[in-house]
Amino acid sequence: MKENTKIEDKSFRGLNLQLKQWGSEDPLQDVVRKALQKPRIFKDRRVMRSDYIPGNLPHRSEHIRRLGEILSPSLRLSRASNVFIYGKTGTGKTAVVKYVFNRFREAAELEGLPLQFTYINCRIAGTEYRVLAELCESIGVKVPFTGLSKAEVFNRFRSSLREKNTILITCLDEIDILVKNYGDNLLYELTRVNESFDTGGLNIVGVSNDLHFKELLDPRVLSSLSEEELVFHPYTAPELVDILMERATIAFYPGTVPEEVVKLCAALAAQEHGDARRAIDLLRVAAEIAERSGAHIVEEKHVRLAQNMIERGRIFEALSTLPLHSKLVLTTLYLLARNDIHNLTSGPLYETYREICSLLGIEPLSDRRVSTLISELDMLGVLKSEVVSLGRYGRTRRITIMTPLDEVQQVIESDELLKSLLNYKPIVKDKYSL
DNA sequence: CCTCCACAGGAAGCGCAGGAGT
DNA sequence: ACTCCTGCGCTTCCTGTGGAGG
Repeated sequence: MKENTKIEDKSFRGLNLQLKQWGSEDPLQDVVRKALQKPRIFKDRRVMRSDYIPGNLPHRSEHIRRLGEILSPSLRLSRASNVFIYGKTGTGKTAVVKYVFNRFREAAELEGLPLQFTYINCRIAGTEYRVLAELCESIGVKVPFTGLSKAEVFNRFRSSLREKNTILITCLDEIDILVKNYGDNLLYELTRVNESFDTGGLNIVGVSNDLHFKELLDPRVLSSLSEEELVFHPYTAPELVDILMERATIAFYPGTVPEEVVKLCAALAAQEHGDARRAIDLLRVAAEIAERSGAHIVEEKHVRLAQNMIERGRIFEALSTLPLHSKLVLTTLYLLARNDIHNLTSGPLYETYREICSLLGIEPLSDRRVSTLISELDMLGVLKSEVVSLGRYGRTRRITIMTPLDEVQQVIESDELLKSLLNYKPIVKDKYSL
């Protein structure tokens, strides 16, 4: 026994033997070798990530200054105005707010001021309750995940804010989503928190992607929430070039990313309403593709590939994370479309959906529920549904799949359960032709 | 002009999960 | 142990409706 292990040990230690053992058939050899190689393009990958906050925000210094001015009374411990910030995605709203918060936080710590800053994304928080819970946690109040009434959480928040006698400056990002789903009650209550305070209190920086969001607000909420307003316009292509250049010089080795590649990324992103995040993603993915293929320089073709990949990746990601029954509806739609059944109305869709469910041994949802799922898929842009009247033949929705079929197929193939449906041919009773 | 189809989509409410307070 | 809370996914019930065909 002992001798045996010794021999094995030896053979493992022997470098030549080991190499022979794996030989050229080692499937990971190439991957390992490449991964161990010094990166030729990326110097600092973090800089190209979406959560990175640069030390310098090109073309936003005016916004930074304005926001700083508006919030500056807080540094003298008097309450600043609430601010409302509008602008489309990727226009630098979040970056500016976080940047200003960071600088103010440093200043407050240095001076020992009772100032606190918190950033809450309402879309990620999801519900009024969780927004409140995060507010509580930001001032060190532990709140259970569920179980308390909203009023109770709110009271805890208010009383401990008073107790601690601090000023809490909070950024509510994507605030429009909260209001669309739950109304403006929470905002109303939050704007009134200060009424019972002598010192300290709550300061709100509301951020919205939706420019028409204001119309949803009660005038009282609107007036106290948007004492000040900031509008972020989309970046132009030259501005995007500056932003990309700034990051590229930190993120990449010199000479690996030519200027025309940066310009291409900027131009492509500028076409889609000047979204800086997309421009940065595009450049990052292009560089990753270039590096993986062993190139020393990022080229235009890498950008084109990256654009394609990002687009496909987004669709795949969106579709493959759908809940089961939404996927079933999508699969139904796919199977019908593949068998040349277009101009589909809800009736036959419900019917085929139920058939598919019984094939898989799944209890189908009610038509009413499926109707809501269809609306959700419509909002996601996966399909288009349009209410039409067919006179004598009733009122229904005409449903068209908008996602390319091969991409839907990929999603179905990647799903263990749905995969088995790919060979199924649905039969639709042609009660009357459309 | 009236009827009536085949649904759309609003409202209400149910059961469950996951918790708090008493 | 019991009551109460909210969010979530869902069903049931219901009212509303544009326009082809009678």
